[in-house]
Amino acid sequence: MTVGRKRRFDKEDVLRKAMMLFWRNGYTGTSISDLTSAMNINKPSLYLAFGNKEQLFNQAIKFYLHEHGQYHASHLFLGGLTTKEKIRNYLISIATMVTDHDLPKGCFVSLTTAELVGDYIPESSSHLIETINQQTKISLEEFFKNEQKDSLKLKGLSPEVLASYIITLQFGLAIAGRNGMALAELTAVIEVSISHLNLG
Amino acid sequence: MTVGRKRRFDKEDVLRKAMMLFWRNGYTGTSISDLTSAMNINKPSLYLAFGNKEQLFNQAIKFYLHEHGQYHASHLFLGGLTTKEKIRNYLISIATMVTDHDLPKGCFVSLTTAELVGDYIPESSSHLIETINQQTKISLEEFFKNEQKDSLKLKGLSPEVLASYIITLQFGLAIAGRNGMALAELTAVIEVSISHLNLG
DNA sequence: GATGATTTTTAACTGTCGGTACAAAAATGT
DNA sequence: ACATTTTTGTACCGACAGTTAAAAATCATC
Repeated sequence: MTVGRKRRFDKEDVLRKAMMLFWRNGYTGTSISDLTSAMNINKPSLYLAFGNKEQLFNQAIKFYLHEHGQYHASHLFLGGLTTKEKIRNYLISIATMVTDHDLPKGCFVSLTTAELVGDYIPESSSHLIETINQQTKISLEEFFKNEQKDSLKLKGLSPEVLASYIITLQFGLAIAGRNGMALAELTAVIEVSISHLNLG
Repeated sequence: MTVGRKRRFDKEDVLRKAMMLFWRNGYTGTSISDLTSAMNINKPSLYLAFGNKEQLFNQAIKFYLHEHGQYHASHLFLGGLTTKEKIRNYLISIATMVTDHDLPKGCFVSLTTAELVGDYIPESSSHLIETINQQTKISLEEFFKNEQKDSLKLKGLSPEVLASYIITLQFGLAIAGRNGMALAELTAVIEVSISHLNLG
């Protein structure tokens, strides 16, 4: 066993609260005091457990990724569905999240992408976000490559462009959700967006 | 004429510089000191000329609107073009702006929309942005209503949903531009997005 | 050239920012 | 019981946030 006094808070628990706050208010919009009072710990505990604001932010993003982010992609790899159905499920999954009343509105990664280029986002966080967005695009490209192999019905549209299209839609859904667009409206939008992915 | 000492800076000039900074770094990401040094004026001059940070921000948004924002809509009202061509020109116009190397990346209104809901954006600014987004949607709705009257080719897709679709795309283009997507890529995305607006 | 209106400058104010020093408290190993 | 290790609470640091008071500077007008 490790020696020394024991931490009296659950690390994952307070990290989730930090994620919620960053998600809601962004990097600069969230202060250390905001964080410590939401996490219900003192500053030295925060710094000891998570390093500093920059590192805590990065950990919050990673935590978001496998608690809310990566899940959506699973809809792309369920068998027995058409390409259109898979993409629909993928986008609906995202639209459902960005309008969830129990979560900050929007998609954390997309919102942080909107903060990019600005002068105040730490280098490491910028890099992390860019890597995530790149990875998402690569996954979508792979998806469309496989689908084309199977159905041969999307010719004329390259996997690269289709991937860019879907990721642009994702970004749009995130901001639309933040702007208060309802799930029903987003669902209708998704239906329009994928109607030309018809196989026939 | 007005009596008293004359202002030794051009109000529109320094407002443009303030707009650029807010555009690049957002509301919380921009400090009064950042502003005064970019505008090359002292703080009391700023407060005398523009009120306070909140009011300066609102004026920057309005300035953006008629210097970079409202222009795009003109593409919707040029005669002699198909619905698809008009929408293409509209979206290309936006994509060109959000990738312009001489401007902060992204669309100022969309980026501020991403900041909404957070706790730090002033009430008046939130209200202003929401009004702008509503107005954009209404304009698009009107556009599609007119187009349907003319061509009767978009039935099955209501003007409301089409408007939501286009504005979602706008948001997406803004964030994609901020993420560094090149104009050529965005152009290809636009082509995919509007391919089902075919009149045939 | 004095008067009054307006802007500029300098300097300060209060509050909060991200981050830390230090010692008391609580756990372990010997 | 005692030394060691780790976490906790308090109190503080210098820097900067947004905003303003006071006085000097500049203008049109009497």
